[in-house]
Amino acid sequence: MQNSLDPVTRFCTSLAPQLMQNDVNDEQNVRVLDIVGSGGQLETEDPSSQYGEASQLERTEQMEDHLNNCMVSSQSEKEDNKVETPMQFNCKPAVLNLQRGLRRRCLDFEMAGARRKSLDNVSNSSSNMLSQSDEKITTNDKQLVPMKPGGESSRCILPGIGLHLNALAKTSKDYKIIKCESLAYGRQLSLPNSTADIHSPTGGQGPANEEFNQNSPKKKRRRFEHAGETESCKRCNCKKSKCLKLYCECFAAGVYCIEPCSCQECFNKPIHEDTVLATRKQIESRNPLAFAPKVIRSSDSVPELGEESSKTPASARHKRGCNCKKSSCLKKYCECYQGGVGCSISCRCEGCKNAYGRKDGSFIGTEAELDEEEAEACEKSVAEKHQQKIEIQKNEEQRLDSALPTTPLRLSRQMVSLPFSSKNKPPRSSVFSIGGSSSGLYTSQKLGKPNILQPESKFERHSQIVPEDEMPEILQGDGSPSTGVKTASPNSKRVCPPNSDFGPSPGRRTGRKLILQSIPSFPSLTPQH
DNA sequence: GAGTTTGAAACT
DNA sequence: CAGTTTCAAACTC
Repeated sequence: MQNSLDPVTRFCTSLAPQLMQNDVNDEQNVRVLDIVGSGGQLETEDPSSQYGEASQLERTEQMEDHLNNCMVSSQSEKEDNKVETPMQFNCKPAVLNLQRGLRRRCLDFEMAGARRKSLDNVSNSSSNMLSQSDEKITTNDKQLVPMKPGGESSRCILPGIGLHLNALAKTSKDYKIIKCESLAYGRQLSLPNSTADIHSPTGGQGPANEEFNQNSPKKKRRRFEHAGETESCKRCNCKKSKCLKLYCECFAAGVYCIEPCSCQECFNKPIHEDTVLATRKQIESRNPLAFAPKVIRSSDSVPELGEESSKTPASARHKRGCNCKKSSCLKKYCECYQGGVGCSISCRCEGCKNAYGRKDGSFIGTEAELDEEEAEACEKSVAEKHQQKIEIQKNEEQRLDSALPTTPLRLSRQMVSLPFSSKNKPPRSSVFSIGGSSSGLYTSQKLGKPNILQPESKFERHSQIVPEDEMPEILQGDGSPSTGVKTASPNSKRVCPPNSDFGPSPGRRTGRKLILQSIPSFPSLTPQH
């Protein structure tokens, strides 16, 4: 695997510096913006990043310059759209699917939200600048490669409730990373995981363009699917929702629809930012967690935090639980199954045979019992199927873990542990402040100015400083320990869901720690004063 | 590729 | 809050 990625990595590493050094041409500026705006992360496939911290700082400054230049000179949103390269579209990041959703979301919505906030809050001068750049970024964002959660459709987990990820973006590294992801796109693993997918905004084609440009939505869609050899490239195919409802995978994932989408009358585009934001808000007002990843990892690890955390088993679960009646939770109709997690007590499914973990964790005199053998067989086949994926992902994760020390995204992922079930509505205040939604962005922006370049140690430090008790209630533990442990339940033959990227381990404690850590990861590009 | 099934989301 | 409708993905043929 790694070998196959090497070329990509090489390309990325060689390209990033170039782009950063050439600001002269608009197109390049745009590119840089795109990348930056895409919520790029600090993570790199190659842990031994190309630049030292010092050089990173320099580069970051350069990036900021780029942003400033763009704000002043780049006016062509339309052109921006054209910037996208085939590579960007066709390639899927082999590795970072999980985080893409977050990234995009931050850029598209959170940033936008931030911008708004800043507008509202005129008093904050620094925010103004940010807002401007944000806007640009948002616009450019559309060009990013569309990525779908690998998992979901193979979605890979999307961990986070879209928080602050935006903050990460503006570093040279980001650029590199994004590029890498794009290149690797096709390799994306199809892991059932997160919901948040990662799609990247499309280039700014207006809805009209989108429809007309696509020779055949279906064809296009298939093409992308094929490209990834998985469903990872899949995009939405909405016809009536205008991509402004949660029916739309893109919208639900917090990303704009992009060219590969086969949607009709799509409003989920940067050009309709206001509409999107308004709709989003409305939906969030109804359900604060609407845009939170559906699959939540109750425990994850942040590599940098400690070894133990990295060994944590990934116990994930669906935030709200499924309600399957006929699929026995053995098909992708089941969100739990689709997300690669076992069903939990919060599920209301009937005849659960979820291969990742059954609702009751054991066959207790229910239909399941009768079909035990059948279920077993199913599990076996399913498990085998996923086993490969899991292994692949594991490898990837391991690689990342070592390579990517705490990336904000990763951190944010950890935050995903949402404790409450759908029936128990989380305190809104908590939810909003924490993340998950566009509002999260505001928060992050405000918090922010954490410097992305800050050494990991800083994150650690910060996390340590924050007492667990301060953690918002909703984030504290998963409210239901049982659910959190669910995947590890006696019956669940698979203790580690496919998504679990980290080894087995007791999770609760680590999960909480992770959450704390994520707080610091809202670094923003704004200069610290 | 068209049609069916399924369950989440939205609506009443 | 329960029941119904709408919707788009997943699935089947």
